[in-house]
Formats: sequence, C-alpha cells, structure tokens
Amino acid sequence: VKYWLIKSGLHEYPLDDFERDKKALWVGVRNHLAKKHLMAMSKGDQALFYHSQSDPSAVVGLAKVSVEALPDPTQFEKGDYFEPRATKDKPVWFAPEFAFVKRFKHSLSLGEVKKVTALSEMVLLKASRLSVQPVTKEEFEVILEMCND
DNA sequence: GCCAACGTTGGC
DNA sequence: GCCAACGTTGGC
Repeated sequence: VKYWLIKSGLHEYPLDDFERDKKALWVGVRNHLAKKHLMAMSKGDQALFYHSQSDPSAVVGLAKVSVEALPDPTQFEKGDYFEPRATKDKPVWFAPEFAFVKRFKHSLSLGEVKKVTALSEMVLLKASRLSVQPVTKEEFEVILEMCND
C-alpha cells in the first residue's frame, strides 16, 4: 500500500460532491509529474483529500484507489481538458478512480501542517503547486492521528 | 487581487 | 537544445 495526497480546488470538486458520488474518476490532471504519480497508484492505495483554494486550505478527508489509471476520457472531448496530441491508441493523460472513505473529524490546515516538525518535509510544502503527490507512511500516520479522535 | 513559483511553448 | 516569454496554480 502506498500513500498519496490529491488536491481539489474547493470550487472544482469539493469533498461534499465526492461524498455524495462515493466514487470519482480523477480526470483533468495535466501535469506530467502528477500523471506519473497517478499511474504509479495501485488499487487499495490510500490518498489524503486536500482542498486547495480554500479558506483555509486543508486536508479534509480520506480516499482510496478503487480502479487503477485508465485513459482520461476528457482528453478526447472538446473542452477545457481537450488534448490535441491524444489518440485512442496513444492517450496522453490517465486517471484512476478513487472511492470516498471518510470525512475527517478535524481537518488539518496548511498552516497547521507547517507547524508540525514531522511534516516539515512534505511535498505539500516543497512543491506547493503539484496536485498529486506522494506522502510517506510516517507523514500519513501523523496526519491520520491529528485528523481523527 | 497580487505575485512567487514553476511548467510550457516556440523562436532561434 | 536553450531560454525568454508567457500562462497557470495556489497561498496570502
């Protein structure tokens, strides 16, 4: 089992929608490093759900990988996520499916993450723009403990 | 709304 | 293949 952090803008796909949908195909990621992480995910991996563009931005819930990465269908459709280089034989972008696991009792804000020594090396703090990131087991466990009773 | 960080594009 | 210009993300 590997551990990840996936970001969603509060106004793009909030946790409320994810909780209602139960499952979500993680489409629309258009960054090659993020794509590499999406493709490295295995069924059953755990992912922290993070709200960006939020006040405050925070880790708010938990998800798990339910289906490993498949070609992202939005790259073939006219619209924001269209990818002219993509063909059905050679897709460019991939998306796994996540299953909703839980909403944390206590969300952990970015400001709080910065105060915790054990979390000071998180990718979240080092590469703030990356929307799909690996998280170490140690970091994951610290966060889980802080977010649950 | 500003702007730093950083990814991408395109001219050469 | 370099790098300047430009666009986007996301914290504040």
